[in-house]
Amino acid sequence: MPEKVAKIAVSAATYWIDKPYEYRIPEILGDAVQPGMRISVPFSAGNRRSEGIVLAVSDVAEHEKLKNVTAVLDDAPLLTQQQLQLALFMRERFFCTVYEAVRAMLPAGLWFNKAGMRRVNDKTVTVAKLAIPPEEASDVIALLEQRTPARARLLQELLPYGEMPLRELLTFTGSTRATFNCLLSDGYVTVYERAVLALPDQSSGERAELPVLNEEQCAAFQELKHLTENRAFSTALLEGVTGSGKTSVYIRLIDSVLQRGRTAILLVPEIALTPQMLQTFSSYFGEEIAVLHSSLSPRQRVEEWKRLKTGRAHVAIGTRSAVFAPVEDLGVLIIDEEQESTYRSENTPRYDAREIARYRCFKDGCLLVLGSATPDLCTRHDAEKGKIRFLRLTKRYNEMHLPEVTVVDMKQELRDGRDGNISLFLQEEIRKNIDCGEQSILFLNRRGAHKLVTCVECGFVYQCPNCSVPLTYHSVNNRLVCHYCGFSRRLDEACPDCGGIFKFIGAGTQLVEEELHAAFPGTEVLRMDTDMLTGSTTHEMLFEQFRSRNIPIMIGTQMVTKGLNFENVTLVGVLSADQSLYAGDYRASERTFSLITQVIGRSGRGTKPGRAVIQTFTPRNEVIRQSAAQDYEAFYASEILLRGIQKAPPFADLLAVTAVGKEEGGVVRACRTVKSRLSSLLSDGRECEFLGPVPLPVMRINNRYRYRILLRCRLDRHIRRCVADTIIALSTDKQFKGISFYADQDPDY
DNA sequence: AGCACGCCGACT
DNA sequence: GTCGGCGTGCTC
Repeated sequence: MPEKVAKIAVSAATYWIDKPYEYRIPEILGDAVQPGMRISVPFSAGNRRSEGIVLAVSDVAEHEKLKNVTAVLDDAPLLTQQQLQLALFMRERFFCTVYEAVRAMLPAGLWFNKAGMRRVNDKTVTVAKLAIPPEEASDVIALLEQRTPARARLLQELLPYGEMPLRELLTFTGSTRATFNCLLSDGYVTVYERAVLALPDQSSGERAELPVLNEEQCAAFQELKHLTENRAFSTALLEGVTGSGKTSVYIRLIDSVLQRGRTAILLVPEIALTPQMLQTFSSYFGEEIAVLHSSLSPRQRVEEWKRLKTGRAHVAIGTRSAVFAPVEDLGVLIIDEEQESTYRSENTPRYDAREIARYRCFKDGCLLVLGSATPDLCTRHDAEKGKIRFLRLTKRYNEMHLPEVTVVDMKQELRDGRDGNISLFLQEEIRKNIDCGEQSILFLNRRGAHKLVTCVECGFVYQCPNCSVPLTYHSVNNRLVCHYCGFSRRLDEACPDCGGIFKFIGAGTQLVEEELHAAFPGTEVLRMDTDMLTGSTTHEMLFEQFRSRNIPIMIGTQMVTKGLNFENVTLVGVLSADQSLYAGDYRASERTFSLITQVIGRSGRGTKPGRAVIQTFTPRNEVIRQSAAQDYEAFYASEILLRGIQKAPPFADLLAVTAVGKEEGGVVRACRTVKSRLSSLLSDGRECEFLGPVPLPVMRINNRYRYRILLRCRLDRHIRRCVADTIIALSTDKQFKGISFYADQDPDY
C-alpha cells in the first residue's frame, strides 16, 4: 500500500519561498485529508506550527524525506479544485502567496474556534479601541514588551487601526480575553458595542412581483438574458444614466438565471449595500439570497457563506470579497458601479474584484455584466471597440429631468471679499429650500475635509514627525492628528516659531456646520462624518433621522454621494470640486466626473425637480463643465484622447513596483536596482518605458520612505514573471535588508 | 522572515 | 578549553 502524500500551500511561507510543499499523510489521518481542506503542519528548521491548505493528494512522493501532516482542521473541503486554481492564478497575477489568496477567499470567521462561535444572536460586535494617543501607545508597548509580551502584542496589533472588532484582534494575536482585560483595567484600551448590519428578514414567504420593465430596459434584459443562455463567456457593459433603473434589469436577469437552475453574484460598492437595498432584493428572492459583507458579524459571515456553499442559497450579494462567493454553476456575475475604486483591495492580496470576476466567468462560461452611469474609461473603450457587448439605458425613470446645475466661481467669491466655504449663490439656494420646506445636501470631498492649522504671521504649518504630511486639526479634542500614522499632539496656544496667531484653513464638516449655523440661525443641520458614527449610531440611523424629521440640511463626505434616495432633497451642493480634480494621477478626471455625477444624482429624485451647485476655483475646467452638463459622452471623447497622448490605460498598462524602508537612500537605491534589473530582463525588443524612481504622493508614512518605479508597457505573462523574479531577488538580497517590495497594476497614484 | 549550522575571538 | 558573535543557507 503506497503512502499518501499531500501538496500543501503553507501560511508560513513568504512570497519568495512560496511553492507547494510535500508532506506525508500519516495512516491514522487516511482519507480525512482532501484537497481544499486546511491542515496543520510543521514548517522550517524549528518545525514551527503552520497552517496550510491541501492543493493535491497523491501517492507519489517527489521528495526523499517528508515531514508528517500534524492535523486536519476541516471535515469537508472549504475550496473546490476550481477555487484552488483561482488561488494559483492570484499568486501569478497579484504577486501574493497562495495562502494569502486562500485567506482572501474565505470568511474570516472560519478561523475563530468553536468556543468563540457560541453566540448565536449577534446584534452587535464588541469593538476594541485604543484609549491613549498612538505615540503614547508606542512607549507603552516598549514598556510592556519586557514583562508582559502578550499584552504588548495586542497593543501593537491594535495600534495601526485604532480600533477593531475584539474577536478579530484576539484571533490575530492568538491572545485571550484575560490578557485584553488587563489592558482594559490599565486604561490603555476601551471597548464599545457596534451595531451589526441587520440581515433582511427572509421568513415572510410572500415574494414580490418582478419589476415591470420599460421598452429600453426590456431590450437590454432580453439581450443579456440571451447571453446567459449559451454556456459561453461574455462581457457586457450596461451603461445607464442615474435613475434609469439598472437595478430592475439586474433583478430580472438574476431571476431568469435562477429559473434555469444556475446561480448569480451581484457586487455593489461598499456604501451602496444598505438594509433598504437588501430588503428590495430579499422581497424578490427571499431566502435564495446570501449577503457577504464586512459589517456582518463573523458568525453571520460564516453562516451566509455556508448557505451558498451547501446550495441553500443561490444568489450572493455583497462587496468586493463576494466575488469569491462559493457558488457553483454561475450563470451571471453583475458588478454595479463597476468603476468604483472599492473593487480594488488595498491590502495583500491587492486584487481587483473585476479581474477575479472575469476569471471566474471565463472558467464557468457565463456572463459578466458591468453596470454604471459613468463606466471606467477602459471598460467603455472595450465596449466601443466591440470587445464587449454595449447596452445603454438613456431614459430616466418616469421621464424625470436631470437637475439644473450651476457652477459657482469661488475665485470671484474671494474677490468679492467672501472667504467662506459656502458661496452667496449657494446660500440663497439653501434659503429657498428652507423656506419651502425642502431638503438640501452639501458634499465635501474627503480630502477637503481635512483642516490645516497655519500661523497667520509666519506661515508655520505643523508637520507629522513620522510622515511627510501636515497634521490635521480635530476640534473635538483640540488635537492635531496625522491621518496616516495616527500620531497626535496638543495644539499650542500660539505659533511655536514666532508666537503668532493660528488660522484654520480647509473646510472640515464641522467648520461648514458652524458656517451654516451662522448663516441660518436656528436651522437644524445633520453632520454625516466618521465622528458622528461612534458608538452604536449607524449611517442608516442618521439617514433615517434626516428623512423622517425632514432636517433641512445634511453635510457629509463620500458617504452621502451614493445610492441614497431622499424624495424631498431638491438641492445638492459640491463645496469644492477641485481637490479630487487636481490629485495628480491619470485617473483624477475620471474620479471627479464620476463623483460629481453621483452627487448631482441625489437631487430631485422625488416628484419635484432638483438643482445642483458646483463650487470650484477653476470654473472653466473642461471636466467641471462636462460634469455640470452631465455629458459623459463629451467627457469620454476628450479624456480618451488625452489617455492616448499620455499612453495611459487603456492604451498601455502601468505597473508600479514600490519599495518601502526606513532609510531613504536605501529605498531609492533599491528602486534604481529594480529599474536596471527589469530593463535588462526586458531589453529583448519589447516596448517598455520606465519612470522613476519617484516618491509616492505621501513620501513617508510611519517613518518609512516609499518610492516607486513605474513600468509602462503591455503586461503579459513574461513581464509579470520578470517582475516577480526581480521582487524575489531583491527581497532576498542582503544589500536591501529591511526594505520591502510590492507590485501594483494601474495604481491610483 | 526565522531558525540552525558553522567557523573565529574573549571568557570561567 | 567553551560561550557566543552573526555570516550563510534552507524551509518538503
